[in-house]
Amino acid sequence: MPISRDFFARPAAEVAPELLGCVLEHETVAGLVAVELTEVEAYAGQADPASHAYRGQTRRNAVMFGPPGHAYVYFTYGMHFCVNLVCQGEDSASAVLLRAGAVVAGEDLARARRSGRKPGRKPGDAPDQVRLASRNLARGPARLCRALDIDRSLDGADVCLASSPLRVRGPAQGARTTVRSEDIACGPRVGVSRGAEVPWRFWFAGDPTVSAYRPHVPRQRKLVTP
DNA sequence: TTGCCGATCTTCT
DNA sequence: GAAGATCGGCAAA
Repeated sequence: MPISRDFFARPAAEVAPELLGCVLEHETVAGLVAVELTEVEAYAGQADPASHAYRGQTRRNAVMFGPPGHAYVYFTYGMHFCVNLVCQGEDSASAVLLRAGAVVAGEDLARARRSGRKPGRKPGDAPDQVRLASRNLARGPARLCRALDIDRSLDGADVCLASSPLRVRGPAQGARTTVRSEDIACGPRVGVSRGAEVPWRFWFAGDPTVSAYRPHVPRQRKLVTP
């Protein structure tokens, strides 16, 4: 059974730490891949300068302004997808970004997706020789989406329905029978330039699948020499 | 192991 | 026109 919608109908900063240990599943014709969430970040909608919803509703972020328990999938840096779960009530536009997880089902399929043709790689280039370590399969928000084959077609998907291809279940049986608060660490969010002071990134302390923290660094423009 | 760099496109100024 | 909730490859240390 997926998590109830009431679970998500709360402030994102409250939902986020409780999502750790929950399992995100995506079922496709190729099979099922599931990850146990190990790292998340909360975004407080229009009140949060780091949120995509800060400047109001656009076509891209429209799902954030809808009911809780739905997936907000966005495309960024010209090649990556990231997935959020909408929280609180309608129009609050708050959400939790899923940053990393440990693959608990469909590892072979996840590895095949992650080892496939990469962005920027030309057809005909040599295929990957290295076998990805299990802990790296969903280590990072864009990698998590690639391992689960999540793209904009899943934008708005209801993760509270058992019949949905994308859904969230409670903590995995046996994996972490109890999630203890002392296992959860928090700190500033990754890669945000504004709103970096609030400790709304949550992760399992010491977990190898957690992505490395990187402070925001503005990109340098390419110099064009005449 | 760390750090730079390019890829590539949507959104906002 | 510029920046961005990123990643993987490669060079240097």
